[in-house]
Amino acid sequence: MNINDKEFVKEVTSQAVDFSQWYLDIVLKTEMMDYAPIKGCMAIRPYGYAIWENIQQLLDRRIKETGHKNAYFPLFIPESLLEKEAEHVEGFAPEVALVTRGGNEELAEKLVVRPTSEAIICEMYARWIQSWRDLPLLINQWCNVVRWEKNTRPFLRTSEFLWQEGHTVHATEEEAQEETLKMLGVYQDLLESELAIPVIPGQKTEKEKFAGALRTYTIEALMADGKALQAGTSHNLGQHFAKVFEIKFQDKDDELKYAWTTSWGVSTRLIGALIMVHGDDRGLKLPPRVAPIQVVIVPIIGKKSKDEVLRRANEVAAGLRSINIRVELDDREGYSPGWKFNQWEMKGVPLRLEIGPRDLENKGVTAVRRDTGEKSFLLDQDLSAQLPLLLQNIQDSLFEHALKFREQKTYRPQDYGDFKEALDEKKGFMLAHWCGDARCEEEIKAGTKATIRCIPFDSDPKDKGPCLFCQKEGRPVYFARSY
RNA sequence: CGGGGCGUGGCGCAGUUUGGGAGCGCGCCUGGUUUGGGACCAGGAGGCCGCAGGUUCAAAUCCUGUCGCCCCGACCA
Repeated sequence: MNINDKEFVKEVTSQAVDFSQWYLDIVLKTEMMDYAPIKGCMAIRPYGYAIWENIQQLLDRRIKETGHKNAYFPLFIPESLLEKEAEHVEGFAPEVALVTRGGNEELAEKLVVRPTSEAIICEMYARWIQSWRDLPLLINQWCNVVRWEKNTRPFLRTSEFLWQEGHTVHATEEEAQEETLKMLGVYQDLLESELAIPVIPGQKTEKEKFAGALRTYTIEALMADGKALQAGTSHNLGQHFAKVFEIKFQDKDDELKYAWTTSWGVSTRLIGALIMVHGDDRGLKLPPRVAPIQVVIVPIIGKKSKDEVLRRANEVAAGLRSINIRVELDDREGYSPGWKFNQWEMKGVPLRLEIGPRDLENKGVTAVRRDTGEKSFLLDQDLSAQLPLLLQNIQDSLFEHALKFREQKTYRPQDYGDFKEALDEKKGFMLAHWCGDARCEEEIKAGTKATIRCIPFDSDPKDKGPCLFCQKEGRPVYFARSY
């Protein structure tokens, strides 16, 4: 039997049996999170939080490199502020948590727990901006937000979640648009080069756009069960918020003008994406760039060789640390090597090194990849040169694997019947023409539960065809059932 | 908010039909033997059976209510 076919992890439901249960088993058993005693809320445990910290670090660097600064705004938003932008309040009202009391007193004005911070931030921006010289204003904040969700799932949709939200102000529409697309590009780069998740960037339809936005852009990823996940969004807010919050500036031509704002965010949902894009029946498969532990060393301790093996294992660990590899030496006693192998595979550690008497004799270590199960023997003298390459190789092949999967799962249905059949039987993305009419979009959703994930940027302008629903001429868009 | 399911040591469950000892497996603790794909032996700790009422000589079990969680749908990062 091939090692990959053996059922090592008995506690985890198979993806094929019940994908949703598989997901829940994984997040609990790898100790990424635990349910908290509040509906829809979770405790993010150290192993899950370490992934978030890695994502934060990789993204924060990019946010700063593109000229943004971090700041922090209040958790509470006076209800009247949230209500200023009509579409915005309509979009978020059903899911806000309200604070009505402070201490022993009823509040004169109720406070919304931020579901997103446009309102409070724009309120502050109006005070800070007077001249074109104050622009662009480029700020990001890392924080938690609360949305009272009816249907929650760990990491994918929780009542409270962690994210970053960038909020920028510009003098011109063109600049705001450029910013909106630039940050979408940053997200795409983050996902593809760090999380090894290929995404489709594009624009959201009117129906799917952010409440209060002029235009919303998105990166869409495909999960292993064929459902799409919105992994990040970037909004051109036009002058909607500037007008209601009075963000005005005096331009070079002396005229007082309303500014243009944008906002963009990604959340802890990305952790859910990592799990569902790369994971398999044996557990997580973490890309080395975000894995809390990149290399785990499992010493094979025999009675006679114990001291020698442990000494060598410690040496190897120290050597890897010195070249900035995140390494863990699992020298726990009382667990057999086989048990540890399974444990660390479930936790998705990209590479395992086994060091036992045989390896000592051969002056090397045995390396086993989590993604392919491939075993190799590395000489001690080659370790510091080989391991970074091996990790990069794993990173690349995870991305390639996910990309190939997405390509195989992207169909071009001929007609509506074909579309419905493919959705049910093959799942995945359906690239089909759409006339642009919201009514067709609505009908398709009602009939199939599939939504337009995005209008992709990269489609050929000459690619025209009959709308999936009404047959009028349209352009290609991605449909899918989604999380 | 609709439909379904579940609440019994840390986890997974049996026991509830037909009321009367709170049990099993895993995990945990101690000691010993082990260690190249989830080791073994011996001893041990741990639960007012989600909560509140009620029926009864007696309730995990029957009745009423209530709370929570999970899954699937309608709405959303």
